[in-house]
Amino acid sequence: MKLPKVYEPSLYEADIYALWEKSQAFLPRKTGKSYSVVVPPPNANGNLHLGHAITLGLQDIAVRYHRARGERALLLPGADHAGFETQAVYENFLAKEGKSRFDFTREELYSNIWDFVAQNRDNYQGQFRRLGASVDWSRHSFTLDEKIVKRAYATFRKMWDEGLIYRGERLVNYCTFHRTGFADIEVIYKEAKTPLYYMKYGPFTLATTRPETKFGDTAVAVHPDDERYQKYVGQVVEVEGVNGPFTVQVVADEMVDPNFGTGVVKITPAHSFDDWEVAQRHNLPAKRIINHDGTLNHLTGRFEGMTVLEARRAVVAALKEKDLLIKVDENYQNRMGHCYKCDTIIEPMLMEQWFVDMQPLAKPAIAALQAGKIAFYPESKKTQLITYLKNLRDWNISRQIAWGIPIPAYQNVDDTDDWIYNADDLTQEIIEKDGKTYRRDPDVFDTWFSSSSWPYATLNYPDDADYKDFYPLSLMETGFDILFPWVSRMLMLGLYVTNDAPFKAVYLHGLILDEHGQKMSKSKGNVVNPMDIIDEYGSDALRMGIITGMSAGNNQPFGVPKVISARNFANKLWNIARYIESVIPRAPQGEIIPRTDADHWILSRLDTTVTTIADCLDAYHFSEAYETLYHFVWDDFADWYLEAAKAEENLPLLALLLQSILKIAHPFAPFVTETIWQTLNWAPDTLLAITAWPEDLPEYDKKRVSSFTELKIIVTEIRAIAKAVGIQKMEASYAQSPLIADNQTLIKRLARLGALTEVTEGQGVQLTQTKEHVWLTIDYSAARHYTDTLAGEAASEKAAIERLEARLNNKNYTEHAPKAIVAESQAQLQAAQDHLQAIEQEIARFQTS
RNA sequence: GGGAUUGUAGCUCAGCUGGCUAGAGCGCUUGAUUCACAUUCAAGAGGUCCACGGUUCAAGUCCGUGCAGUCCCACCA
Repeated sequence: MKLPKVYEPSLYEADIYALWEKSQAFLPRKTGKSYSVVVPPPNANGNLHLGHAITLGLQDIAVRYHRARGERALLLPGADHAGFETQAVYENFLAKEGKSRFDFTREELYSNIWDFVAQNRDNYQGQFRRLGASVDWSRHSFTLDEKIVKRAYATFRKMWDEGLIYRGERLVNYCTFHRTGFADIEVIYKEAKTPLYYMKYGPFTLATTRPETKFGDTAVAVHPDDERYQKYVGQVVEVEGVNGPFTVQVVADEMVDPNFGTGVVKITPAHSFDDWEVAQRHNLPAKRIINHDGTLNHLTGRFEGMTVLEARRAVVAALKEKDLLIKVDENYQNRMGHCYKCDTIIEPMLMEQWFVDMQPLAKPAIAALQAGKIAFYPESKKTQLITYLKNLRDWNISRQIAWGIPIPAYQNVDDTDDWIYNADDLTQEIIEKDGKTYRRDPDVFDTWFSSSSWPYATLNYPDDADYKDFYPLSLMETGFDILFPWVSRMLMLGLYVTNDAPFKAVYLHGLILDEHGQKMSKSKGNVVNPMDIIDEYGSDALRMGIITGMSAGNNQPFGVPKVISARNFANKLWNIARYIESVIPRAPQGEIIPRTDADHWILSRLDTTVTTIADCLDAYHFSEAYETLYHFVWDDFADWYLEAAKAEENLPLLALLLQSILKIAHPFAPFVTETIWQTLNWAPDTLLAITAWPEDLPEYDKKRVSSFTELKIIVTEIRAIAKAVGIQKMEASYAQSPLIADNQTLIKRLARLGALTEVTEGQGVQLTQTKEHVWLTIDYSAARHYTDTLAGEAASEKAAIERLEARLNNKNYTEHAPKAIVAESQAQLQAAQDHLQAIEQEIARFQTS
């Protein structure tokens, strides 16, 4: 036998993937309807986690299914340079060597990180393969590939020309550790207790959490309707400070909550988002007092050089000394922004950056969503996306890091307001144009700016055949956590650049939690590495285990028991093939026609299963599709059909059934099914991966399907009675039953009967679940347990009959409900009555004997 | 403050457009080792579908309210 007893995935998976690759199985067909998916690019420097496993798993199921349907299916792989993310990793690496990024020029740093990433590049590609992703490697893209960079520049240019890009001095979320600005969406807000200091401030007392910023104050604000302070509004007041007296203007602004603190707020426009807004409204100057490294500058006098926190302590001490500190509220809860990478408190910093005017981009996106142009799984995420887009503010796309795509803009050294677009030779730091000297913007794009064009940039927009063939994408599958940062931007830029929404459907999976529903994190030590799971249980088991009981948008705990169950299922497929191989050693021959009742029944079940799985996958109900497959293969085929077929074999049909099972199981368990296909080698030099979905299955006879259903009922009841009375190898008899007469061998085998004989009048216990006349030879004293069971069944049937009668006596029901439903109820009532009658007869027989 | 979402067996979850006598995996009980598989087979136990109200012939499924939880967004010093 070619197939060993237990399926050992690690012995086959690598070879099978290599075979697919060598055979170019994943190149799209030249013809057929297009089905295209682009993989959300993982960080080129990192390892894949379970989130990637689910994305690749779901996409691969969809793509393999559509490939089998004869479509021109493409799964395009790629990787992300992941600008700031990767640079942060590299900085940690440098720190271990006692170095910092500030020891290098931008060019050196870029080239070092390039090498650093290149070293790890095989990593994720190997992991794609281990996950069985049927990607077309010839179309692999990296976010720093020339075509992606050029696309980012072209988009920037278009926005520049159309006035959507502007350079502005604005408050920016700034991390003083990483020394770069962030988009709003990259900031993590956390609740924390921060002391609220009440201090004397000229004629006022005011409350602040940030006394150290008072050197940057240019005003003090009160609510316009606050009678306490009316007389000061519009005046300039003198304030005694720790560095001596200074003056500020008093302004009235709605922003102030008269009930908070003392109803007076000091205004520091350069270091607070609220204050900046106030300053804009009242035309107040902004005074920067914090350096990019997080220390205070020369405007703070003796506090210069201190970090913000050091300065806070020092200023508070100084205030105390000068008797300016009134009190401190230690219980104040405050929300503060943190760097999502290093947790440093985000410092609002006044900086010149490139911004994208978002509302002109958001509006078409909202319209497309509202018009229902994109299907969302789950649907509710669409509503959330619309809400997000409606409130979207301008996007800061400048990052002060080296690892990224340089912004193609140059500034006139003599006129800071004169910027020109130039993407021709960005290696030049200085260029001359029209007799003027320009210096390159040292910043790079936010990674999301370039990755937003991923769907069409990877397909070589605008002229390439790929773009024409595969855009828009059929499906975008990713985690719901990047709905806002990525999906929203792909949608907006896709519409802006190509005039077409970039995908037809968006499927969002939830977070993968640990077995106890806890978030996975390095600090908790509960992170599961998908590669470890593959090592232990196999790639197919990981894939099927992860989609078991999964639904779109909901978080899901990762459970090893589900993986084990899936591993067992893979083994089941293996052993089904092993058995069939033992009866069909070589390529099968002969006419495929159903002969037995079991043959007709299994063909009917296969027909339903193939259709159900297709419907589920068309609707992206992955979990339901898998469950349908699982129960068909295990319950129907292995437990019933194979056992029945042992009584009477139909080898050509058996072979067809195995082949059909391998085909429909392949998207869910690509490795084990292909391994079986190759090992059996019934169709030499073919790949299951590019073999067609089952079609044109043999016809079956519905009457004979019902016959087998009846046989199943009989067998099951005999087994149950045998169990209830604790007797094995019982003897049975039957009367006036062609069905049983024709299937004696089968029944004896499946019900494990010692004998089955035809009689005119039977003795012992009569079956109640079937209309066929069947008796089990048991003396009544041995069957006492069984009478209890019957009594219980009688009670539940009576209840069912009452319920059904009540329903059918209700005229509203019979008149309003669809006829088919009413007919069904009537049939159910009839069946219940028949069954009850049979049970009662049996009970009566026990009582009289 | 605004928005979304969850509450179904001991555990983790399915249940799409209302027809359910409510399912799965794991766990649990009982029995089976001869011929594909103990990563197995057979038979079972286990649920007022969070609560209350409404719509409907019919509600786990739709609507409202409440209770409990989760997430996202938002400028309170």
